[in-house]
Amino acid sequence: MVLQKKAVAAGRVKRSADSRRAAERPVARKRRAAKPRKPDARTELTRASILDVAERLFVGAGFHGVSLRQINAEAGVNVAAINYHFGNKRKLFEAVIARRLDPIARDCTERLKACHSLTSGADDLLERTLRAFVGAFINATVGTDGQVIAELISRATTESDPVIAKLANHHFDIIWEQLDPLIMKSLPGYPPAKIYWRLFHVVGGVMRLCVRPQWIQYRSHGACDPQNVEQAVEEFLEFAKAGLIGHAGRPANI
Amino acid sequence: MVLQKKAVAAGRVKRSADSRRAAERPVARKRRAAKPRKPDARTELTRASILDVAERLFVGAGFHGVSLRQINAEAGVNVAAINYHFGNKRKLFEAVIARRLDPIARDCTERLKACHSLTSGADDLLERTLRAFVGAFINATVGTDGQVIAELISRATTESDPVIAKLANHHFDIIWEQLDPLIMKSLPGYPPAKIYWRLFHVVGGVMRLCVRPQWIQYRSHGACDPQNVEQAVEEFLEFAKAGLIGHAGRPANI
DNA sequence: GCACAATTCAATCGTCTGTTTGTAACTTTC
DNA sequence: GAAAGTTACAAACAGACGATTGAATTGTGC
Repeated sequence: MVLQKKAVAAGRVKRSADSRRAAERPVARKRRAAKPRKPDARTELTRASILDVAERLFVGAGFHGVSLRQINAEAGVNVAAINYHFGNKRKLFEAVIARRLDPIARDCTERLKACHSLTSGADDLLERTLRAFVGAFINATVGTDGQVIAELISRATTESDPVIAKLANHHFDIIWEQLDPLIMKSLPGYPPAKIYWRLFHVVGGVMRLCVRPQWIQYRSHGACDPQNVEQAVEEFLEFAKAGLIGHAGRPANI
Repeated sequence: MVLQKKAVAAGRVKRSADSRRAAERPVARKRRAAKPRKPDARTELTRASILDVAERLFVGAGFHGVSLRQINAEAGVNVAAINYHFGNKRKLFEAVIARRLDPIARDCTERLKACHSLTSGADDLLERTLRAFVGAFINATVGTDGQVIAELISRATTESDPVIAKLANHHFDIIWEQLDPLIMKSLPGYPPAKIYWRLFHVVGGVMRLCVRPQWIQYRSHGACDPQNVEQAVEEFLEFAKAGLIGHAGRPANI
C-alpha cells in the first residue's frame, strides 16, 4: 500500500551506498578498469540454493504464502541475501519461474520448428506436431524435479499478479507462434474456429497431464498409473488426435 | 464505502465476556429458555457482503494475498466482524468456497442421476451424460457472477492448504460417484484404463473451459467467441465425444 | 601486502498481519 | 420499559512482514 520511506542515517564517508548500486546486478560488472572478480563458486551456490528453496516453497504455498524469512532460513543464508542477489521478493519469484520456463519453451519451440520441414501427409504432420508439443512438457516434468516444475507452471499460469501472468504468457507466446500454423497446416479444410476450440482443449489437456498426475490414479481406482509416462503420452495423443480430427462414428473395434 | 460508525458513550460495567461464548456460532442458539432472535435482515446483509467482497478479493489474489482489513474496508464493516461471524480467516475462505460449490455439485449430481434411468443406446447415454456434466458447470459459470465463480473453482482446486484442497475434493467426490459408472456404462467393452485416461482429459477440459474463456479468444485471433456459450458447449461435446470414443480414421467430410 | 570489489551478516526500520478485548448499540421477549 | 441476547465498533495486542542499513568478511588483482 504505502511505500516505504527511506531512513536518513548519518552519511559515512568511506564506502556508502554506491558500491551497492553495482551490486544490484552482480553479474554485469562494467566498472571502468577496476578489479573485477570472477563469479565465485560460493556465490553461485548461494544463488542456486535460494532459487531451489524458493521454488519448492512457492510451489507449495504461492507467492504470498511464503515469506523471505522462510526461504532464507531453509536456504541457510541471511535475510538480506535475497535483496542483494535478486532485488526483491517479486523479482526472485520471476527468476524462479524463468529458470524453468525458459528451457522448456526453447525445447518445445525447437521440436516444433523441426516439424515445419516435414513433407509427409497431413496426418503424419498432426501426429508429429502433437508429439513435439506434448513431449517437451512431459519431458520436463518427469524425473526428480519434474513434479515441482509442473506445479510451478500451474502456479505461474494461475498467479494473479499481472507481471507474473505476463511472464508466463510470454513463454507460451513463443510456443504458440510455432504450434498455431503447424496445426492449421495439418488440418486443412477445417474451419479455423473449430480447430482453435479443439486445440484449446488439447492444450488444456497437456497442462493438466503435467500438473495433476496423481488425480488419475485416485479417480481410476488404481487402473491408471501416471508413473508410466509412455502410456500416459500415448493415451493422450490418441485422445487428442481423435478429438482434433473428429470422428465419423463409433469404431467397430475398440 | 464505510457504512456507519457509532458514537462513543460512558462505559458501563454490567455485562462481561460470557455472552461471547455463545456468540461463537450465532446461528445455533441452544440457550435453555432464553430469548432467541430471528436472523436479522441487517445481520444477513453483513454476512453476505463480507462473503461477496471476500470472494472477489480471494479470487483475485488467493488466500494469502488478501488481508481481513481489505475485506472489511471494502465491505464497510468492522475488522472484528469476520471473527464474529465466521470464526477466523480460514473458515471465512471455506465459507466462500462452500457457498458456490455446494449448489454446483448438487445440480451436477442431480443431472447425472437423471441419466441412470435412460434406456436408450450407449451413444445416447454418453451424449446425455457429458451434456449433464458440462451443463452444470457451464450453467454456473455464465452470467454476472459466473467468471468469479469459475476462478473460485480454479483457486479452490489449486490452493495448497490441505484443508481447502480436501474441501474442494469432497465436492467432486459426489459428482464422480455418479459420473464414473455412467461413463463406464456408455462405453461398453472399452478397457477401464483407457476410459479413465480419456475421461481425465475430458474433466480437465471442462474445468479449463470454465476458467480460461478469454484464452481462446486471444489465441484464436478472435475467431472463437467464448461469450457464445452455446457454441462453446457444442464444440466441447463434439471434441470430448470424439476423444472418448476414439476414431477409426479421418472422416471424409469435415 | 595492499587496495578494492563482491559478498555476507546482524540489527533495525516502519508497516501490516490475524486475532482479541471491552464496551456500545441494537433487537427481541417478557 | 426492563432484561437478556445479539451484533457492531474502536482500540489494542504481539508477532511477522519486506526492505534497508552500515559494517564485517571474503576473495581477487596488482
